Amino acid sequence: MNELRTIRAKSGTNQEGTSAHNRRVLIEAIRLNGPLSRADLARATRLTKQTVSNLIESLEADGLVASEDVVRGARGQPSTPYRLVPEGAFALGVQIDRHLTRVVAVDLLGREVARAMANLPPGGPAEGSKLILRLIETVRQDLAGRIPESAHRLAGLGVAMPGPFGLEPSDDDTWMMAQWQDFPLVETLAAGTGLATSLQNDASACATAERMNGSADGLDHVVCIYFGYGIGAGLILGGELYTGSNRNAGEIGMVLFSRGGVQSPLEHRASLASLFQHLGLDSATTEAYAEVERLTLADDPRVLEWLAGAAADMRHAVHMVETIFDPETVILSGSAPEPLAKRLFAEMFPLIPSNADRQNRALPRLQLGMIGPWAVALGAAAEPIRRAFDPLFSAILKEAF
Amino acid sequence: MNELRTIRAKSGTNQEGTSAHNRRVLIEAIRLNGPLSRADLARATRLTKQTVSNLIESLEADGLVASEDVVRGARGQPSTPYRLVPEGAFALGVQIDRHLTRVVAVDLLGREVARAMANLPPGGPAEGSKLILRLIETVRQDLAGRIPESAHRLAGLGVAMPGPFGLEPSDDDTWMMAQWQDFPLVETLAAGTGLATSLQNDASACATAERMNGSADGLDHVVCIYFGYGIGAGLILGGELYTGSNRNAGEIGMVLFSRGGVQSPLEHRASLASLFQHLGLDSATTEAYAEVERLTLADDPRVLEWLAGAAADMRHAVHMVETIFDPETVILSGSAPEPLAKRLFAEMFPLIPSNADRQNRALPRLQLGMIGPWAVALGAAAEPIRRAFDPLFSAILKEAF
DNA sequence: CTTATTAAGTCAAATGGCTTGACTTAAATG
DNA sequence: CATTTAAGTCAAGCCATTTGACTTAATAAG
Repeated sequence: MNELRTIRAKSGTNQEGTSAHNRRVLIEAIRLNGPLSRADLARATRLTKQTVSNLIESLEADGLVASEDVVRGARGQPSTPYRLVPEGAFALGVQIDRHLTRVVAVDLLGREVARAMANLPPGGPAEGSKLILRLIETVRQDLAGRIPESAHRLAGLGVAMPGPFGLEPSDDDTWMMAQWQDFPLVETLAAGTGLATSLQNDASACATAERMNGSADGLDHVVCIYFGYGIGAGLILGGELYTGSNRNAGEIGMVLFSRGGVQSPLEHRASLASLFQHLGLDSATTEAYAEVERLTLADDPRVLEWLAGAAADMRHAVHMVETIFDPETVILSGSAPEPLAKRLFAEMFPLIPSNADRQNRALPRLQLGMIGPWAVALGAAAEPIRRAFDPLFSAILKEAF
Repeated sequence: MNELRTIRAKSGTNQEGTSAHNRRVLIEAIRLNGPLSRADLARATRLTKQTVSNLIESLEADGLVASEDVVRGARGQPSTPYRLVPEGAFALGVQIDRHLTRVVAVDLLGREVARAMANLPPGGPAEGSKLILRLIETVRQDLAGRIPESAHRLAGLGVAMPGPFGLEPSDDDTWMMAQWQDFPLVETLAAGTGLATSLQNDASACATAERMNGSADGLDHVVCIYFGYGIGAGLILGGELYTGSNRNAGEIGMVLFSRGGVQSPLEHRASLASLFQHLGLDSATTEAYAEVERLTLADDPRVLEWLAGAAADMRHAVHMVETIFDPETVILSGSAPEPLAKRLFAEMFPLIPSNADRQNRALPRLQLGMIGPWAVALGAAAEPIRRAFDPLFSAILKEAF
């Protein structure tokens, strides 16, 4: 029956799914807690000692974990802690920004192992993707030169670029990114590298970076506000990155805010782009970036003026995401010059009272995250690692055909 | 080692988890698609025919599914479709509102089987919870009278009330709900009924109802705007209800909106409470509710005035949640008088252009959902069903001690 | 110094849910 | 009436986890 009708259903699972999940749970537990013995792991995951032993043995054979020195000092047989082996897996990440691109390689711990960067050439994505493929090759060879076995351990390629995705270009798009939206980027890079390739927006990548190595380590409910050329939010909800039905979740830059009776998207008032415009700088050249840093450190009055306004809007943005997401904490991160980011962060206090004001908070309402130009590329690279080694619902399911 | 240190880790799983997941996947597939044969189920879930046969056999033995008439008409052996048995499971739901409480029993399909309602007595939650327990008993006996075996098939008790939860009461709280917040409601009702009891806010319950029997059937990314005495949003993200780190996610009523240079929470301008105030009605009595319905049908100018303003704010709210969540659709639901809700819905068009404007949309950007006074209670009752029978990540994990 | 206690980790058999491939059943097609 | 197609069963096998007894090795107690 129903030969042509598509039946909506989730996928089932089997013992492979069980085992895959348990392996991921062990890896995540070690990542979050540091070296753990098999007995520790068994208690923490509610698996039996024997199961943990079996899994650790296979993880060790795969080069993902290694034993450390035996720990004595308590009653009973001394325990053997296991740690993650950073060289157990690698992944590549690409950030595509308005005028430049960055490529990094990271290890299993999400730490940078190699990097490359270049300005995007004229000629749009057709030319740009060729350059990116060359950069990827450079990074790959750099990586292989230092760690020969890494070639067999590449988990994939993560790509991050500004969103939103899949929309008709608006006249508002001053960034010349529209042409990249139509280009079959994932397919081109996957074909050119032979790696499993995924795409996300820069704010999501930033959140992934924060979760891997930053302020969101081990947290399950985090909003990471990405402050860069534009502004967006990376969402970690229920322990997983949330990207919405079309990868456009978290685009808070396009939410309409009011200030002084004027309504406009947040991005027009709180973003590097808005600051460049306020200062009359040519947008998003590396010189403009350096100039902003200089002016900030010099307490330039135009910067201060902008800061006061942007901080006011950012306070509202924090209030909004706290109210809507009820996160454990909000992180201000991004790729702004660090002095500017710190200044903006400081100006945002006191925060607007919100639902997040509760006694017994474990974490501050707002924290400063990894700020710096490489945050997005690092997050992009961390994505394949996360997808391959974090416990995810999708990971237990049987694969699509 | 680490005797006292708590180790953060997710729980592992085993074959029981596998089986539990697969059973849930089958149940959900039949709920979403209608009766399906074993062969259909095997294809849709990627399980083997044999596994599906085994699971269907056990589901049939548990009284959750039943075979229908054999279907002929195609080549090959005729297939035997299986449907859900509504009497396979029941659950109870309680809505606690400002001045009244509703209790319903629903079946496996989330359909109402019994109901009761009463005004909350003076004396706060101590007295109120006694009344609620009596109402629950009434509904339970009503249910047992009609379907004797239902007593053994109660999946649990879901409770819904206005949020936010766990905050210090503000002077803004005109609803006398604060005392309910401090009261150990879940514990009291669980002890009084012997049922597994859970608590959520009314907007979440409304979203659950929409997913079970309304406009969100089978969708994985939905924002359900609950318009009632207050206003909130129920969030279905990635196929699961999202409630945040403290069950306060989706409280869009507390987001600050600007209109005419004045900034105030959305709830103060778009909610039944705001309309009652605008009309000078005593808040939230049943008479006020009927009066609003009458005035709406009479095109009372004060109602029209309120509608114009509320619709403007609601348009912004829709724009905001679309931008932030990137849902498949937004649903306007709630417990307002139906004529008012329909009027408000109509006034919200045209919507503000947003990221959600894309060609090839499968669904409208905004839909009207189940509107009516029983929506929240039905959603509250559907929650235990959902938790027991929907495929959830948490369902595969080993239980906590 | 000896024994008791505690705890980590292994061994080997058992359990149980899914898989496999051959088989049966039963209808439509030509 | 033989062929084709498809649903569904049967029985053996696979494999990850479980179980309980056992080994190892440390500290604590007397």
